Amino acid sequence: MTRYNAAASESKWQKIWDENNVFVASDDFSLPKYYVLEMFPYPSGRIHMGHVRNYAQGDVVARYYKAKGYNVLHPMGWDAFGMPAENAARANNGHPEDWTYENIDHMRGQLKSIGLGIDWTREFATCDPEYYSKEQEMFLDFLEQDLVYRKESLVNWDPVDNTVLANEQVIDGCGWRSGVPVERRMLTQWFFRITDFAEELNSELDALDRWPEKVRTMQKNWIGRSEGMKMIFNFCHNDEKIETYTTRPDTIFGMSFLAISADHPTALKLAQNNQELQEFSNKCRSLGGTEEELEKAEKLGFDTGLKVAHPFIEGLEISVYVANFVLMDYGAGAVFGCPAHDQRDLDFARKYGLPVLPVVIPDGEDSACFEIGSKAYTDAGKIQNSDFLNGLTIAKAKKEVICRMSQKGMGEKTVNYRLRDWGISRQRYWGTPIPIIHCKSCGIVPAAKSDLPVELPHDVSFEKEGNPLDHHPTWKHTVCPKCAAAAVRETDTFDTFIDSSWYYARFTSPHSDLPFDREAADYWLPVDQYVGGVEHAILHLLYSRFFTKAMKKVDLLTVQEPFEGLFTQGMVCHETYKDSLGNWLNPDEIEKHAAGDFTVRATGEKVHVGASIKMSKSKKNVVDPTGIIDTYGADTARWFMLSDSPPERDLEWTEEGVEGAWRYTQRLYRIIHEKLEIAAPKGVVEPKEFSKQAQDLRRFSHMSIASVAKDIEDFHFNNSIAQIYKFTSAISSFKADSSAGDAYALREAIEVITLIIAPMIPHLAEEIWSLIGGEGLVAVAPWPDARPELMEETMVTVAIQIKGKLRATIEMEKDLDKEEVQRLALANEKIEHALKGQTIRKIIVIPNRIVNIVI
RNA sequence: GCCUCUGUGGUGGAAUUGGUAGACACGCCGGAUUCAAAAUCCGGUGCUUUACGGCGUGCCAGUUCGAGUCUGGCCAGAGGUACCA
Repeated sequence: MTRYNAAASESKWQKIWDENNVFVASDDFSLPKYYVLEMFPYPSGRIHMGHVRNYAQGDVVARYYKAKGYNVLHPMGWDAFGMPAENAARANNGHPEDWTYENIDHMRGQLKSIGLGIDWTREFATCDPEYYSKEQEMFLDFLEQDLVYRKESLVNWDPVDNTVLANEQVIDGCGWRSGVPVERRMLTQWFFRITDFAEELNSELDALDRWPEKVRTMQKNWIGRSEGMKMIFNFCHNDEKIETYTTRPDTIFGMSFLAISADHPTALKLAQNNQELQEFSNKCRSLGGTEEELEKAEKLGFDTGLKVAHPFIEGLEISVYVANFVLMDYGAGAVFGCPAHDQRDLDFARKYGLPVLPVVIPDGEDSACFEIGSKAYTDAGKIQNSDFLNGLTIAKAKKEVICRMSQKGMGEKTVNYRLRDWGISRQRYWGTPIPIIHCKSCGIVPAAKSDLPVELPHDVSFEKEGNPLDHHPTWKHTVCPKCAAAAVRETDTFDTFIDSSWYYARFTSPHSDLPFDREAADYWLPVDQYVGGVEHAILHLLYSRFFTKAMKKVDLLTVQEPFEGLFTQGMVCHETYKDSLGNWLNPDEIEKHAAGDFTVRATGEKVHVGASIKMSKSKKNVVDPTGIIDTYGADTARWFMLSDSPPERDLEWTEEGVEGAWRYTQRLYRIIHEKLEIAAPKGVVEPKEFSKQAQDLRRFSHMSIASVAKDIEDFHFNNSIAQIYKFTSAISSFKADSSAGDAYALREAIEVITLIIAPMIPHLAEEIWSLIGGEGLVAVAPWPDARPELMEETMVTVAIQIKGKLRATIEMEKDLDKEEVQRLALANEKIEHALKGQTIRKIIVIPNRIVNIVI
């Protein structure tokens, strides 16, 4: 029996693709282009199934568009800076650089064994000085354009990783890597002015219609745009004023207090000679950030004794509190409290016995009886108890208040964002050094571009706690570029998210002396299809969008957005296993029995089978891609990953599924061998006559071309594969007679199936292609044309319903007129029987589909 | 709490966007082949009923000749987010 030897075949074709530079993108910028990119990997040491799935999906797209005639860019690189390298160095007494490059070498080999159509000539790692020097250059450009600044601020300090984290990198009050609660510390840090682009980052999301809705929503929420007004109040007993921010100026007549943050200048000033307030403020600060008990945290306030005047009610004085729920770094750090229509304000007012006056009444409610209990009313309604606002809608009342306050010079309409600037300083070694010099006389001095790269020193020690750059005996000592006096380098390095914020642009011209060639970037960008995990929905994707806008501002490129199309793939999951002691077991250690029970291979002990969850080392439910590729081949792994589960959903890895995929590759190979004997030889002229079955097979071929193409374009690889299975069965069961038409149709089907499986299982496709005498390589062969005239059906199956219930189906010619269809339906034996003695009230005929008889 | 998504056989999932629910695959059952097994091939497989039939897309209503698909309400699960005024 013919058997397909995947191992031999796969390495053979990988070598041939390589030698022929099949996947090297062309620099001819007049060609139509398609840029496919998967999120590049962190070189942790070994690839995992999640990588295989991610890259297999991208590869289908890349190979498909190449077949469709596009100049395809499908590159690969390494997100190579970061803490695991430092931790490994510490643990093994090695060096992060060695560890990283060794991992890259190993993982490159693993990726190549998957048979990805990648342009390896463009490979780079972000820890190459070649790469990060360009990053330093851009930092200096950004600095010049005022997109970077330094300030002392309260930052998130990760006590395990010993570094600062950006707001986005704190999840549930814990570090995104370490998972431990972060602390608040005052530090001087570098920041990118991402908030300068808040408006664009927000509004342009609407145009990204090839992004998942979910990701766009998450970014919108993160950016948190709100429209409101700046409202100024006068203190009663001096000339000073205080600014607040509100989105509900319409509720001004319901105001019963004014609350400021513990860090508000007014609060700080008062606290200087008020011990009690000082203590209260400290309590507020300690609450912030770390504990998730914020949820239950009681609303606490401290009456400052100060009063402000109500802007519209003559003589009304309102107390000013320091409150623990007001944040200094949002809006003005001060708010007016309207308890009836804001839950926090209500909780606060109830605690301190402040008045609660409803000023918005729901339609249909009587304002005399409408009362607020323990829940604030935040929905629509009409304004009441509000003097000149009475009877207005919320929207109109807002306008009116903004207008009156503006006239008085006491406020204006403003827009606020939740988004904060991006803190980028990290107190780590294995990252890009920040190209800045601190000079005693000149202050902060940017490194000269001619001195770039500011390279990391290789001889560092990880024995001491803290940042090795800071401990290094000589590295930080330099001279000031301005005055040539002795000076010290900045020892912080960039947040590694910067490295991944522009790598997609570097791929367009990875050997350029500039960050990238403008012409190349303008040609290739934006990325047409980006593929990666949804866990980057905010961090990486928002930073990259910012970077593109910043790079545009410093005139490095022209595009607005980095990623035109985004696809977020699901995770790879596996069942979990535990022994009787509760220890996790690897799938390798398990034996599966026919009866459906599981035992430990070594001991015969019974195994407890748990839920299928994301593959992770800690749960030991991982399957190593290398083992799978060695046993079954890369095509089998790819085919399994692409079939069944929709790409955006989680995939459950099962042994049965892999074996099913392997059986298919063998079966296809066997069928082709078998059918090739009776198929026409290659290059035969299309005959004039075709039998009915030959026409059917040809219809199948051409419909498959069209539907597989559409499903690939729509990211429905599972549906492509279902169609290919059907097509395979049709070929397999085709019994050709000796006619030229049958032989031709069979030849055509064999060629078509080879071409349309190629994006998914490229090695087997090449093997079959060479077997059937195909020209050149499948990898460079054009996608076949689907001929519409061959796809047309002549017969259709029409469903006959009585009162919406299916009673019969009838085969009939396509496109018969309605009367004829109706006649056929009524003449049907089953229908006649079912209608006996009934009066027909109405007949609905939908051509080529359905007849519904209403009785 | 709020926002988003998901809910279809034993399992993964299809369903031309309102028109034959369960394509395709896994699993299972039966048969062929084999000394036997593996592999392969053929057939069956939503539930229920002896049958005609009845019931079926998380639950309850509604719109419609016709609803997995649309509307309203509810339930469950997943993800995001959290004092943002």
